[in-house]
Amino acid sequence: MPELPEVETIRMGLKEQAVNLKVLKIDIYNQKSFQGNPQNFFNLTIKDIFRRGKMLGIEFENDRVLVIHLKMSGQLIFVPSKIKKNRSTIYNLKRYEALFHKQIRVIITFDNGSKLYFNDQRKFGWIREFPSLQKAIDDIFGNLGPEPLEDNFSFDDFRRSLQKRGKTAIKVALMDQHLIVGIGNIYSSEALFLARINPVKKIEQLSQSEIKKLFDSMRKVLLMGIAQKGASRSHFVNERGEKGNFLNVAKVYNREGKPCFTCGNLIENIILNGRSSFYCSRCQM
DNA sequence: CACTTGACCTGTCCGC
DNA sequence: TGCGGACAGGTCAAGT
Repeated sequence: MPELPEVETIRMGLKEQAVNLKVLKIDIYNQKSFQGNPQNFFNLTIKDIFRRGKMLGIEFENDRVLVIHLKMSGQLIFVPSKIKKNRSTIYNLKRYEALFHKQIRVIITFDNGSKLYFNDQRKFGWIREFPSLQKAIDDIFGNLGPEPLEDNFSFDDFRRSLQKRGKTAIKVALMDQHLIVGIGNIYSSEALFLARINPVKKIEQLSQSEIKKLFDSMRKVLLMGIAQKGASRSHFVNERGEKGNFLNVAKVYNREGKPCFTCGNLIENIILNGRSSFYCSRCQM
């Protein structure tokens, strides 16, 4: 499911609720979903929740780390020990477990009775243990591109990143996590629409001003995604089980055959790198 | 080097 | 109602 805005939405919500909780046990219902030794986390307290690209990290007091990748259908749902009744929140644990039992892969139970559920219909996602943050950086974070929303990420960084791949279609490059992290199929389409750039255009064909426009558009749609609490096409929910609203404001994604909001032309869908790519052929040249 | 395809999985939706 | 195929916020590896 999730791209940067979805993972960031979960990170913020989880950070509020899970920091300082102590692990009582970790139950694993699908072996491939948890890579590591669950015993190693007994009695450890959560120190921080962080994000790197589309991955989420849980940092414990002894510096041990759990890294989580939700891939296409992963969900992380936090159910507090004492739950206020709220229509949009999952408040009945038994009902919740009955409803989602087929998709629950891992449950982390904390010593105050609250639980963190890792659900994953397609089983592509994973939770992986690292003895330290440094080890996670060495093994999986190190060869990722820069964070597009960091203050120190400049237009020059962006331009240099892209120019390594002149022959590549811009949409494919935007989604390449080695060049820049966090952008997937939804936000790449939206950023290119805002920048009025055709998704198949090669990087070497882009003008300086187009790259600048794309730099701004990319950050704008990611921030919009966070403001809308993510995009929920099918699976995405935040840590409280609530859907995001980004697709209500999306301009092209999943709008094939519908009129472009700018020019009225019908939105088209082409397959690029095996992925649906939505765009307006009149606005995006 | 750049692009395509298949693999990993389960579930839903649509047309016949 | 059933059956088959297409498709789904991601990423790898292998083949062309």
